[in-house]
Amino acid sequence: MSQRTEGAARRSERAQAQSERILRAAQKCFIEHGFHAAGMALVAKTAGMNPSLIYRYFPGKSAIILAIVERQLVHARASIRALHDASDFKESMIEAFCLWRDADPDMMNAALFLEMSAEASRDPVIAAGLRASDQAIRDELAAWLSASAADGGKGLPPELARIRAITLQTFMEGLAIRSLREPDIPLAELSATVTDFVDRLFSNPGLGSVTQ
Amino acid sequence: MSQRTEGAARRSERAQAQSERILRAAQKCFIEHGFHAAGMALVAKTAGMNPSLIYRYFPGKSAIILAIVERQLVHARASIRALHDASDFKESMIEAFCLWRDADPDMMNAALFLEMSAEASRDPVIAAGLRASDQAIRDELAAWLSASAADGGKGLPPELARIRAITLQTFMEGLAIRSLREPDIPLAELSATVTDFVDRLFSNPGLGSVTQ
Amino acid sequence: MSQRTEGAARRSERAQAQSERILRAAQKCFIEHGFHAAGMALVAKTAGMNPSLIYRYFPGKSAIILAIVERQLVHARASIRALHDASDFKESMIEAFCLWRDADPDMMNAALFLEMSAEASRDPVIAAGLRASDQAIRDELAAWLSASAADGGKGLPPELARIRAITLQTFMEGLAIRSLREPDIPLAELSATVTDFVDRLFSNPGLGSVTQ
Amino acid sequence: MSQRTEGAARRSERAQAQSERILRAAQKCFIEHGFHAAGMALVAKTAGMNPSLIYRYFPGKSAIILAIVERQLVHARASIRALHDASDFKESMIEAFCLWRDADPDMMNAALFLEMSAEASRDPVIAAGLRASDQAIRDELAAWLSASAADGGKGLPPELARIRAITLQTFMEGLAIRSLREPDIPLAELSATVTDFVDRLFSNPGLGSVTQ
DNA sequence: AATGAATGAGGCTTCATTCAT
DNA sequence: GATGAATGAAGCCTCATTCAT
Repeated sequence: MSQRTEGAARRSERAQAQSERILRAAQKCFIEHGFHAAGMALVAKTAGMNPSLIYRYFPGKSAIILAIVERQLVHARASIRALHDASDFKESMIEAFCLWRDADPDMMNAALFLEMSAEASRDPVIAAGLRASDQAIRDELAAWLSASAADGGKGLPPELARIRAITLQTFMEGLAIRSLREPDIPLAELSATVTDFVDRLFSNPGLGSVTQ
Repeated sequence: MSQRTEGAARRSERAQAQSERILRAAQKCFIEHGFHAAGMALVAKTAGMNPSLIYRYFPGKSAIILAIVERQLVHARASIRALHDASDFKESMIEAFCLWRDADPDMMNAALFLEMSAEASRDPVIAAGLRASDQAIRDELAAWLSASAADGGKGLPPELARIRAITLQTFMEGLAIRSLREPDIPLAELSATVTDFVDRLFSNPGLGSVTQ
Repeated sequence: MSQRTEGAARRSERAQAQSERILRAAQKCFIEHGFHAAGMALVAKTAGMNPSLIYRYFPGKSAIILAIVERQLVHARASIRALHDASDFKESMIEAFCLWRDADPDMMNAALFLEMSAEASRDPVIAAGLRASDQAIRDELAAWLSASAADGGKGLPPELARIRAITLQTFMEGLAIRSLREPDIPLAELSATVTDFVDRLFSNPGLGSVTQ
Repeated sequence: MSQRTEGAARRSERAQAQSERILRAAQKCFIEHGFHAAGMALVAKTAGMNPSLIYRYFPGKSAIILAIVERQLVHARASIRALHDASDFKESMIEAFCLWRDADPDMMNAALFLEMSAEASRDPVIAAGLRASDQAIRDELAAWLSASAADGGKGLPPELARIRAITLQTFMEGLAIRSLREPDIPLAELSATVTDFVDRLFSNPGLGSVTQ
């Protein structure tokens, strides 16, 4: 590796580290104040750097918003994957709610998720990103649902699998809203709800009972 | 009616008409740009009036936001009521989705709904309003689910009714998000999803075990 | 008196009453908030009338300020006259301080007095008014000081009387400032100060001791 | 001095210079228009800078007003100190009057002094500042008056010294008002007044009885 | 790479005033 | 004589961004 290349690499490393610092700070601020109410000055202070410096790594605020959105999509996908990798499906969904609620400022976050979704109706770039991500998630979910039980799937016929994937997605997104509007709902009640929902969705009437 | 009284009545009429004009304009702007990104100047221009005039009818921007939020809550309640007044439950839910999506700028609106929900995690006044409304909706829903079939209800035992009310609420809110992130989803697919979901939720098998 | 004239007279009466109402309200507001910080709306509300109505009686805010200034000048002259009509000169001066301080919203008022004086350095109309009033006061004061004791005066030679009039005026105006900056000064201390001041000013060294 | 330190020092210098520029401009504007009538835009233009820039150096308008007030208090204290450091007391008081009148836009200013005093009856922060400053001035004055003649003092007994300090303060403040209301008073007349006043105040006859 | 200084557009709101009735 | 509606200018202040170093 030539010195020059090495230098470039090192610079690139640093650049990425800085970008990360900025994004983490931005995410925290956006969660706490919303995209528009959080100012660049606050983001910079949260990241422990000078506002001007941010412009070395991002062309502007909306670029940061976009990056945050993409980050969230990655998290979302990971969270879905965790869902069907889990041994206990129901518990895993309840955990998902807790994840929504407890706002690890570096993970998926419900407030951010909602604001992103609302923004999709205004910014076509964001809309496209979300749509793509949603499709990917749904495909993954459907694949899992239609896979044979031997492969860790639920053995649903493909068409139904697709439908159920939508149902699952919709319900989980609904949980995001619940986590914001009712942050102090008793976990027992929520747990009962999820259990009932999953039971009904994957039980007897012929189509393969999958509970547990 | 004395002249004075008539005058007062007319004044009141006008005041209410103006307030309405402002709220409609504000709602439009908030849908298109979000609570914080929409400025008072834009709202005024949309309402076709001078910005200062708005302050004769509202003490400030946040009062307008609050009024819009409350309006939405009223619509939400109405929409739920329509749900269980309908002869066909499934179709009614699909219509609800269309309502979410088609954004009559004077009715319930998905983007607004999401932004409200996100804002609840920051503004305690809004949070309280949403919580109260949600509780009312849920009670109404549960009452309906636990009413006897003769009374147009679903005859569920009260505990289960409550759980299912949460499920329904969550799912419908999830539909709001779907309507924003996938506004062009084929209606057939959505229809199949809702049908499946409702069938599963309200089919015979022992009424479903409320585990845990 | 013809009907017409009588009507005019009655109208004029009413007009004057309204003007008075406005001026009293304005004075109260100006004392509490200052000339510029008190708005026409507040004045109107204080007067119990509609803001627009004020413009029937005054061409604008500055006209009201001017009227208030003139009112104050009348009060000032009255207050000075009270000074040398009083049997006990010292006590009368102490009372003057209390008058400054206790802000009868319809009499002379220290805050107003200062604001007027400051305004004189900006508005030539006000400046002229104040100067004229000050001259009149001083002439009156000097006349009293140079009048023979038989006439209730102090019997000072005219030149000295003029000088002493300035001194008195200056000292009393100083009291206005003290009353604002030290509203809770012990009355005993103030009393001692005034007594000493008057004693020194009108005592032995030949020029006619006048104390008490 | 390291580069960093040097940088910091230079920055600090600049910051202070800018603050000074703002304060000088603000003082000029406040003198010319009053605290409330002078807008930030005018201050900025007078200082030759962008209005927003002011907020890098002051958190808001009232902070500037406060800074100006404190500045004036410092000047006031200096002016009093000059009074009793002077060899000729009377002349020094006359000079003080000229100082009041001639409005060096960077020194003590009568209009500002009055407006400050009036504002004290409304803003408790300003009130506290003025009271503290007045007390300090009075203590200093009293100390001087009660010091022995050998120490350059007037040798008054402490109690009387305190009373006379109030008298002097009051009279000098009265001069401030005179300087505004009668800026073109003949200096001879004023000089005679001050001379007479001082002579009377500090002439022999038994030191004056402190009645009551 | 990083900083503090600077800017101009725009944020929300209040003002004194005029208009129509 | 009196009112509520309406207006445009101006109020203070914050924002995202760029500049010079």
